[in-house]
Amino acid sequence: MDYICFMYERKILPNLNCGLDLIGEVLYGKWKIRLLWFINEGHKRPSELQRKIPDATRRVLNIQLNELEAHDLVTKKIYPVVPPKVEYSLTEFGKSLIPVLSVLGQWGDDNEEKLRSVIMKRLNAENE
Amino acid sequence: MDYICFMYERKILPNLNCGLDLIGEVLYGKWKIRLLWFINEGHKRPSELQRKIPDATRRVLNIQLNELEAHDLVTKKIYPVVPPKVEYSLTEFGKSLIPVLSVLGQWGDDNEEKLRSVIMKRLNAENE
DNA sequence: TCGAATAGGGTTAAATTATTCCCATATTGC
DNA sequence: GCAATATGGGAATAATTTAACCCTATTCGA
Repeated sequence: MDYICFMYERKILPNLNCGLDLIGEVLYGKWKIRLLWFINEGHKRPSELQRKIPDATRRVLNIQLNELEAHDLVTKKIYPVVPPKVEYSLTEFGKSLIPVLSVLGQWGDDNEEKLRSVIMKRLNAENE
Repeated sequence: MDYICFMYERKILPNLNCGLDLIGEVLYGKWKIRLLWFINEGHKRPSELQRKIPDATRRVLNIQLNELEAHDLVTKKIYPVVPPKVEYSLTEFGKSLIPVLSVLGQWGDDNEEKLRSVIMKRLNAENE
């Protein structure tokens, strides 16, 4: 049966030519890097993550957590208790990504002023 | 006058809380990392870049190059000749990003097999 | 004179991602 | 019994990003 269960079926396949494409594919997603970061910091439960990232809806966080899990960057442990308790952890694969994210974040921190400036300038230009 | 000239006016403002958000904002765009990479490698002219990235249309490349320029990561030099000649170069700011992209790409290369595997697995799951 | 090469913008359509709202479960405390 | 807690999925819609297609301009070479 070809019932897609409302999961989106991609029509354009991703490019996977080089390392940069590959890492882009698993990190592309508005909240993924933050999720990995906060999980690494020890905020493992969905409700905690939600509190750390209040701008995202619970729904998107779930979806992106599912993707991270499908890409084997995090594992999900469900405790059979009520009310339910769930904990995400980084896999070894996920952990190996943390130093990379550190480098990214460091460059962002080092250039914070400049970045804010150019981003705001462009935003204002867009909206006139 | 509030004529938007068909540039999209954002309704949801980006998050700019930390370094990771900031760098994400300037690198978010399907072809931007590749553009920076190839420009750094010396492929400066739009037609060269187009040949290096045949999957993107000329249009998107132009748009993303404009954004990179607006974010002061690249500069554009127009030679007053016919047929027109244009060259993009990294700014100092753009150059400072290259080591960061190297780290990303390196991780991607180091984990190529694994990444291909998890990405393909997920794609297949999506499309059933 | 026609076609290729070079560069780039306007407009619309499609694809993708994110938001919103609603529903369901089961226990604890009031 | 009812609200709160904790987790998560379905469906529809909004927002955003990319793709597709068309048009402009000039010069060189066949």
